[in-house]
Amino acid sequence: MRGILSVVHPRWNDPRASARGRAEFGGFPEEEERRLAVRVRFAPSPTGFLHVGGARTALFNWLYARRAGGVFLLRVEDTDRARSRPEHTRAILEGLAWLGLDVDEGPVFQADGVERHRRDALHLLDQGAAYRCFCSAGELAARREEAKRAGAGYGYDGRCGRLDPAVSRARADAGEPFALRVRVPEAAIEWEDMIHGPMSFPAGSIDDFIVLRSDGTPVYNLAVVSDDAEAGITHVIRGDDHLSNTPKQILLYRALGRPLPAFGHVPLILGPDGKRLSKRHGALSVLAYRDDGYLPAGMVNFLALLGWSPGDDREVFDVGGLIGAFSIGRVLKKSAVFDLEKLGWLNGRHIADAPAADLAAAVVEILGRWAREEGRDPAGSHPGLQTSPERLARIIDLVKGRPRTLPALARQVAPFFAVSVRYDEDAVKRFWKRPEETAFHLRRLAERLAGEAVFRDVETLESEVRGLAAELEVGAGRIINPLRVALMGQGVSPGIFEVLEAMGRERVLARLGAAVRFLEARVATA
RNA sequence: GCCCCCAUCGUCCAACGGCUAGGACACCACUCUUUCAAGGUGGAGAUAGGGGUUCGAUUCCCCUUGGGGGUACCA
Repeated sequence: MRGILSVVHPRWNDPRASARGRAEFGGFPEEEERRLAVRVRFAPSPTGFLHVGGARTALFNWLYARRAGGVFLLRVEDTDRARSRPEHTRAILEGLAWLGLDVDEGPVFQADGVERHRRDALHLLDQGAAYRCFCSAGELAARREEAKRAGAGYGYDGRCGRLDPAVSRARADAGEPFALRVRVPEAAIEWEDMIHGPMSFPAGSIDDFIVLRSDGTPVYNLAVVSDDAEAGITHVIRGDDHLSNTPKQILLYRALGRPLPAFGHVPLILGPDGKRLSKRHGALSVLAYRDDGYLPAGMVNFLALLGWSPGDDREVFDVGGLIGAFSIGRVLKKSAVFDLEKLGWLNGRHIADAPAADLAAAVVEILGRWAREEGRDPAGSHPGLQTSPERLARIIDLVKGRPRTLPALARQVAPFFAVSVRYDEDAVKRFWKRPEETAFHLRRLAERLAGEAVFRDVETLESEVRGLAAELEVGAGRIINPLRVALMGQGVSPGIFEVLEAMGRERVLARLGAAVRFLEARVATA
């Protein structure tokens, strides 16, 4: 598993970025020095896929690193042996890779550091910052239960901390099991959060907490601090849910004599019901969005705008633009609701902005998949799709302004290559209401268009269609809308004259013929 | 129970303590008499409540309410 993602990507190197970064880095005095060697990390546990909340945390870290020309490190927190799975690690790496969040160092695995964690815990004991606690888990649970019944909250009372050191040692030497607990000083703990500003936990609000279990395994808070210190992390940017871990970790940094990083706690992402995002809310994994046909650029743009804004009205950003505009100081304190509609809109903008060449492969893949799902030959059902890339590019450029997802794009491209189209039910109902009349119109149009040797000039095609409408004394829409259904099989398309031109004479005439036959069959059975 | 965090349109974001609280998504209407899932124009829509401080609070302070996180020999 080690080295799954050892690829080192070229560092982002915009000189402008670091020059502007100086002024916009959040405004804390020590910021100036720190930015010289920014090292941030994303530290997911491999207990599930990369969900959108984690992805955004990763993105903010990554943007911060790229903006500062720093290092983005990935650490997999796999110390929960029961729930950690290698395939989850894989999925997380895949998710990051899809989003384009290239990792500079790692992945490193937290489990590899247990010896160091243990050493650090013992060091704490030596320094007197921690003490042996002989209370068993069962006793603790019983006391907690009792306190709860009495209507009070329970915090560890520190009784083992008051043991005579000699007694403590003697009991340990006698083989009595113990955990290691940190002696929390009677003082408020404060720090300047990059996002929340001044933070303060009053003295007495934190109990003596365990750093090393009686089985010798380290507890999370210690492992994190040990790992972050070891890796030289300068800025810890993580979810809001870690806010109340921070004072404990600050204590550990101090006790261990390691330099304190800056902390920034980004708010959580909520579901549409205002509750913390969960499986009930549908797709959680970023890879599910990939599979639904969202672009990484769209997803990244959307995620970045969840809890952050550049401070002006800009909304559509490419990745480089985000790097240039990002500042941790502008990240909001309040949690944001995931809005699928806006993701769709943004993704549509990115599809419209994408070069056709970048979209082509996805279109080919999707149309091929659809063909296979229907038991057809992928190559045979869309001739030319793969063999004429210039034509495909031209078609994509023609249609890419409307769709919001890749499948929607493929659906617009399909009629230009398909041997035949299937008629969308709603479109038929709406635009082919009068089969007899429509069949007649389309037949007349086919005759007229057959007179054009080649479909080259959009204006000529337009005047043919409008000419027919005038001749038949009907509004142009009476011809155009049914024509759209005949050609596209759907009620949506680019401007119809562009469609005629792009589709070409032969295919247009064939499709008109098919539509006429379809409509006449309807008339006959009606 | 205790500790911490948070609070501007339905949603995402703006607003040195100072113009009629602005933009985007979604919604509605109109428009492009060529569709809409595209574009354009317009509309409706918010400072949670109550106290202060101030000439003046979205902005600063306090309380209430609501939401979230923590309070583990989970991460």
